[in-house]
Amino acid sequence: MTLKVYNTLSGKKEEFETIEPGEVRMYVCGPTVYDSCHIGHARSVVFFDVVYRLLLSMGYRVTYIRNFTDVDDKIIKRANELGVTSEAISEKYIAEFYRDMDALNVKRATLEPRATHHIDDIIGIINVLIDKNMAYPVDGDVYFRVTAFEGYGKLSGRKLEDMEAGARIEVDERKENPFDFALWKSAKPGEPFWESPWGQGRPGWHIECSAMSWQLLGESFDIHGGGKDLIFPHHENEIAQSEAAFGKSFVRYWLHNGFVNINSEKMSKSLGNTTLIKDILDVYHPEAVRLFLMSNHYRSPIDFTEQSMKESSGNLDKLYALLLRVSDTYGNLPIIRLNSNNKARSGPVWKDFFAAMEDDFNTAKGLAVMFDAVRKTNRLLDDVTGETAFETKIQVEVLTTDIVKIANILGILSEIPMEYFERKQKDALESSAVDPEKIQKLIDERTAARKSKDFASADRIRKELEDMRVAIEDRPEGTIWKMMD
RNA sequence: GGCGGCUUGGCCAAGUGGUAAGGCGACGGCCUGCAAAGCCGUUAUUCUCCAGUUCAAAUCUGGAAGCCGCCUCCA
Repeated sequence: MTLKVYNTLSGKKEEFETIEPGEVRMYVCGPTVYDSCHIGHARSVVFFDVVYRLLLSMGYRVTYIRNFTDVDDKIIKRANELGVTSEAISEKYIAEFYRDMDALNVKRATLEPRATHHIDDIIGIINVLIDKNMAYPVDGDVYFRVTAFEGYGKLSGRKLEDMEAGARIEVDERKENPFDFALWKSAKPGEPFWESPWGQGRPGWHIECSAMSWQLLGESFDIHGGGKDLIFPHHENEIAQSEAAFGKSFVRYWLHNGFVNINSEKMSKSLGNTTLIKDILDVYHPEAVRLFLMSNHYRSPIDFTEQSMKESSGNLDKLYALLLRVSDTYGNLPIIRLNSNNKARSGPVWKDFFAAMEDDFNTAKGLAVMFDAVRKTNRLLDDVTGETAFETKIQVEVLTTDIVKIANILGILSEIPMEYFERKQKDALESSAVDPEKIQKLIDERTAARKSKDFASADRIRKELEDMRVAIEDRPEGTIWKMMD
């Protein structure tokens, strides 16, 4: 069993081998904190969260870095518009990022550095690059000399010559080459700045990641990730800076996730269809969002629609309903949860799931394995008889342990099933203005009618409840109800 | 103009040489007073099209069509 990952650098799936045995060093580009996070951020952050969880489950010691870009033109622009400091903007959106991602059950990274806390490291790298003649200062700016770095374009598969042909890039006369990019930008009036050998200014966008990864992970590390859009120019430029500065291979495996479309359309500010995480979480359970994000391969585009979210919500219900059913039947869910953390106790379902995940994080296939197991477990529970009870219990426990273990990797099923359904009901009630006491009264009436075999009345009451969007289920232990979606 | 990707049933989606996972939906059945939930069965002789390689292709090769992304801030 070996993990295989698709490496953007080679364009192939490769066997995953760490630089240091048993240890993974991973850096993922975090957000530029100038606005609220949207579902696209969620995809990237949740995907790498799953990668992180999987690596941990494989027994690796993982150092996971996810940065915040807290100095940038867009932040400055926003701050000026609102008449506040850049810092105020970045603090606000960092806080929002945590609120959104915590809600989505995303684990914190090992370290979550900010660009502004690493200005000295940034200046240090720029100095090295200038000394090596890979960069040049002009009027307080410093540019990277792309033609001096032989491998420029190797990540994105471009050649400088090809790009120049169709380039629509502003010509800056001070640059030696139009593709030279800023390592340091001189401060204009009203902009935040730091002192540097080239005067007051601030770092360019790409250099911070080279500086922080160097400081926190070293000159070479295992995984670098981010959205597909970062391949060029951001990651291409990071490679150029880091490899030029340190003369070593920068990153072994480059992982890039695909985009989220909204109703088959590219999500963009100009189309006005930017879908924010916080707005989605007003309507859908965070774990339903995770389930949705896992429903296709991370490198493919995924389409956010009401239908797909409803499906994911329904699937989440199905999973929690199974857990509830198991604990109602056996009352041993805490034991199962405990076992699910024990590596030695994994069954065949976990092995199938893991095999899918090992193949470049095939979560869609992994989900299929899990839903197969759900069906198997329900089938067993349907067929419980006195004779088979003990044997069934063991089989159910093995299956459920695997399901919970899988859920731990996907970052779902973190709630107590009973509480999940209670909260769901409470939320639905709040948005529907239906009186729960009235519901209970009607259910009691119906139960009485059923007892006296007055099924006409019973059905009439059920219809009445349905009109209130209340669905009922008659169970051996009594009638339960829930709000319809 | 340059680079890259995608096209699998009503919908979503796995599957990279050995005869089409899974989810949603629909239909039939079990269960139920009737339902719901759960379970069982049916739902792609076929994988955009054409040609080729092969004993064998959704999977490899060549070509065509359609869709999309990146090349500018962007997860």
